[in-house]
Amino acid sequence: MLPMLQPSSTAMSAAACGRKLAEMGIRPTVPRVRIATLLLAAPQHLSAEQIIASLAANGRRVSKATVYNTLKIFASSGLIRQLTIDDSRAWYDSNTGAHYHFHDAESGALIDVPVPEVEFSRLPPTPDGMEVESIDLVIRLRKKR
Amino acid sequence: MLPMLQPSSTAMSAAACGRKLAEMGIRPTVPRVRIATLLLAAPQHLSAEQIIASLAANGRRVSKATVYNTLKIFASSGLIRQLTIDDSRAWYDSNTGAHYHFHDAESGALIDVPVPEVEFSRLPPTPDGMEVESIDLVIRLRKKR
DNA sequence: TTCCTTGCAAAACTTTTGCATTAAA
DNA sequence: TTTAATGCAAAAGTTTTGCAAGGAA
Repeated sequence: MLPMLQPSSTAMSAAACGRKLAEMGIRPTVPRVRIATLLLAAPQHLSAEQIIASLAANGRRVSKATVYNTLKIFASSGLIRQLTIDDSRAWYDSNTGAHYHFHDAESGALIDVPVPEVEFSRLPPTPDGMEVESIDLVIRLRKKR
Repeated sequence: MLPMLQPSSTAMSAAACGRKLAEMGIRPTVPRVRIATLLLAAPQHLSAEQIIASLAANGRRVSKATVYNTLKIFASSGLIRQLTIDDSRAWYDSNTGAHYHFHDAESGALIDVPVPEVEFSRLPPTPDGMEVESIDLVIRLRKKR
């Protein structure tokens, strides 16, 4: 039996993306597979408009409404993560593993910070009846003067 | 000489707000003093629309354009802080001291976390040529099941 | 067939802007 | 008097929605 080759990073073929969508209970339609294939090609941060433009540029046009709706579906199923970084637009992160972010407002750069590089030695008591869903840490950067 | 009475909390009279604006190099016009007086009445989180509504309800109507423009001026001068909590709208925090936040998306509740309740024992190396401007920490909560 | 999804256009929201008018210094 | 700020309405940018048409099961 031949060994199963694993894709090197998160990159996935369209077929593999389709399978993954099905696994997650999301019907793998053509537009959805296109969007998933683009997003899951690498760990990255993309906005809805970037996705629309990038697909169109590759002759894989998907309507604006479908892109927005699909991103919401993907995010609520956990396939991707929606980030709140600035108030201009939503960003979608294909890296769903726990991690934090550096953000440079001037250039717009958004850089991952791996979990092991941050350590909390103290966190506040969670309010009664609540539990922590996630911890969002954004380290805002500016050019050193 | 009579002792100078300090306001108990952050609460400030309209007159004191006007003086504070002037100190910060912001011309204390009527609309600006109204907005500042509302915001600085207590440490709180308010959206532009809440401010417009609250002022209007008290017979102190200020136009939408002026409220939005004024909030930007206040935030960039450091009188208040603009928060990025969710992608629905901007929140303005009259507490400019360092602190973090709990957020419950379901109820919309936004609760301050004082600095001493969070301790980082490790932070990532700042990228070359950059410096840390601020650290935004949002602990997202949900109802315990 | 039946249900779900797509695409289009229009609507909904938040925020910004142009410009004539008004207020502050 | 001179400059800056206000208010209105319109515009801009992002995201959502209604609905007819198309596709999957």
